[in-house]
Amino acid sequence: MGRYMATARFPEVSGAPDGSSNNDSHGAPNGVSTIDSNLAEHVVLMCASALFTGLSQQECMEIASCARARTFARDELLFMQGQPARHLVLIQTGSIKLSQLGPSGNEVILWMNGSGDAVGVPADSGGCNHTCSARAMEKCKALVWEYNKLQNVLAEYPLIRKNISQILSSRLSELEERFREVATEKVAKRVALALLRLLKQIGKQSQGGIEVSLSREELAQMTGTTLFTISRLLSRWGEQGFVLPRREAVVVRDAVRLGQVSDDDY
Amino acid sequence: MGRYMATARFPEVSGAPDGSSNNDSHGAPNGVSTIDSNLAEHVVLMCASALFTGLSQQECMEIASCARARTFARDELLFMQGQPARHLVLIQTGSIKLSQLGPSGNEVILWMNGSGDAVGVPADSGGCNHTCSARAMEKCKALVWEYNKLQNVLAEYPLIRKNISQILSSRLSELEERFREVATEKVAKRVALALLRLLKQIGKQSQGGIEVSLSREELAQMTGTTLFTISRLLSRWGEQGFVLPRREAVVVRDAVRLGQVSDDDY
DNA sequence: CGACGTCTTTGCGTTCGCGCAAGATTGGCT
DNA sequence: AGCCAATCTTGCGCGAACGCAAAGACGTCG
Repeated sequence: MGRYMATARFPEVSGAPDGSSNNDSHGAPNGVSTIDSNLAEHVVLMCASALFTGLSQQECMEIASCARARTFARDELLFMQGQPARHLVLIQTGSIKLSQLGPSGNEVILWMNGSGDAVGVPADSGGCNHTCSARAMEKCKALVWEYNKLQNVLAEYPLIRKNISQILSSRLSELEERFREVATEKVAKRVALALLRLLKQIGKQSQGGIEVSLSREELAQMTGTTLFTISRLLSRWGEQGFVLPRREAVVVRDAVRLGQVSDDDY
Repeated sequence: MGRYMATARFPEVSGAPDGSSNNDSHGAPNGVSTIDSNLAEHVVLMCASALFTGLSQQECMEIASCARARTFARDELLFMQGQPARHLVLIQTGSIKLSQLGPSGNEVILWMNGSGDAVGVPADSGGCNHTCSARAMEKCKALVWEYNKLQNVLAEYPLIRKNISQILSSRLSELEERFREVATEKVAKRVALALLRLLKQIGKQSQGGIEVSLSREELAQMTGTTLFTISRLLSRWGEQGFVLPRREAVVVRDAVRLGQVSDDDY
C-alpha cells in the first residue's frame, strides 16, 4: 500500500517512447549500426518467445519492424484495469506484475511476467478491456505493438493466432491449478508452491540461491493471505535454512526442501 | 463423496453413441424425417453458441455433418483429468461439471457448463491433456466432434479459431475474478457470488425462483469451503427468505438480495 | 410399506490465520 | 552522516471457519 499512490497520471503504453528508446549507448563498434544490433536482439527475443514460436528469423524481423522498443521505469504503470486494450508488450528484460482490484478494494496479483513473456495478448484483435493493471517491478526493456498495426500481422501469420490460443490455454491451466490451491490448500503450502512457480518466472541467480524480488505484501497478494502471515512463515523457514528472507525479496536456497513444505510446517 | 466410485471404467467420449443417438422418437410428422429435424436443432444450437458465432446456418450445417449426436447419462464421465484431449463436446441440454483433483486428494469444481457451452475446446488442435475431469450432472444431449475431423473444419473456417481465442479469453477473465474472490473475500460473499454466476449458467426456472442443482458439497468445492459451512449459510439465508435450501439444490428467490450479502451475513 | 443409503443439519470444540499495535530494520535522500 | 519513510518482525487476542459426531430428512428400491 502507499508507494504507488503518487502515480496518478492515466497511462496507456504509448508507442512513442519517453526518450529512452533504441539508441541506448551500446558502444556499437565500427560498421555495425546500433539499430541493427538492437534489431538482432529483438529477433532473438521473439524467436524464443511463446508468442512467436515457429516463425523464422526472417519473419520475426518483418514483424519487429512494426514494433517500437521502449523502456519502462520501476513502478511505471503500463495500463490500468478497465481501460480498453490497445498494446501488446513483449518483455525483453525486467519483470511486470499484473494485479486485479476488487470492488471492495482488495487487490490480488494474478501474474508475474518476465523476459520473453507477452503482456496484453489480444484475444480477439480489439474491443476488450483490461481485466487487470500492469506495473513494471523494475526497469524493463520491451517491444510494443499497437493492436491496429498488429491486425495485418495476424492476418499474414495465422500461426501467431495459434500461438495466442496456446498461451491463453496454458495460462488458463496455470490459473486453474492456482485456483485449486487457494481453495483447498493451507497457507504454508500455497506460499511454497507460489515461490516455486516464481523461481522459474522471475527468479534471478544470487549468492546462496535464487532470488525472487517480491515484498511480503506482494507475496501475500499472490497467495491469498496477509503480509503478517508471510513474514512469520519466512522467518520460520529462514531458521530452518532453506530460504533467506530479504527486504522486498526472498532467496530460495533449497527448492527441493521448499517443495516438501506441508501443513505442519507452520 | 462416494457415489461415483462405482464408475471405474475408463471413459473417453466416443463418437459412436451408446445406442441413444439421433433417432430419438420425436413423433416426426409426415414428410419431415427425424434426421432432418435433428439437424435443424443442431444448427440452431450451433448458431447460438459462442464457439460458432458468426457462421451462417449453411456453414453450421456443413460442420454439423462431421459431428455425432450423443446423450450422456447422469453421472457419466466424459473424460478424465490427465487423459489426452480428443473430443469437442457442444452441450445441447443438461449440464456438465468440470472438476480438478489435487495431488493430496482435494477436489474443486472449476466450471459448470450448460446448454450452448463447449467442453474440451482445443487450444492447439491436439496434443494436450485434460486439466480436469468432466461429468454429466444429469442426462445430457450433446454434439461431439473428434479432433482429427475438426482439423479440416478449423482450416476451412478460421473464424472458429478466433471464437476459440475469445472463449479461452473470457474463461480466463472469469477465473481471474474467481481467483480474486477466493483469495480475498470471506466465505459468505464467495458463495453468494458463485450462486449468482450459477444462476446464469445452469439455473432452471422453478416454482418460487430459479433453481441451481448442486449439492452442498459441490457448492463447497466451487467456493473453497466445506459442506458444513455451506449448509449453515443456506439455513441462515433460508430463514431470511431469499433462498430455499433443497436437497441437492438451492432455489434462489431474490437474486438482488443475494447480491447484497456481505461479511456480516454469517 | 419399510429399510437402506445418501444427503443434510446442527452442536461443539479446535485451530488456523487474521489484524492490530509497537518496535526493529532497511535503504534512500539531502 | 543522519533523518525519514517504507518495509518487516513479533507478540497477542480474537474470530471465522474447519471438522467430527450424531441425529434428522429425503428419495429409492425391493
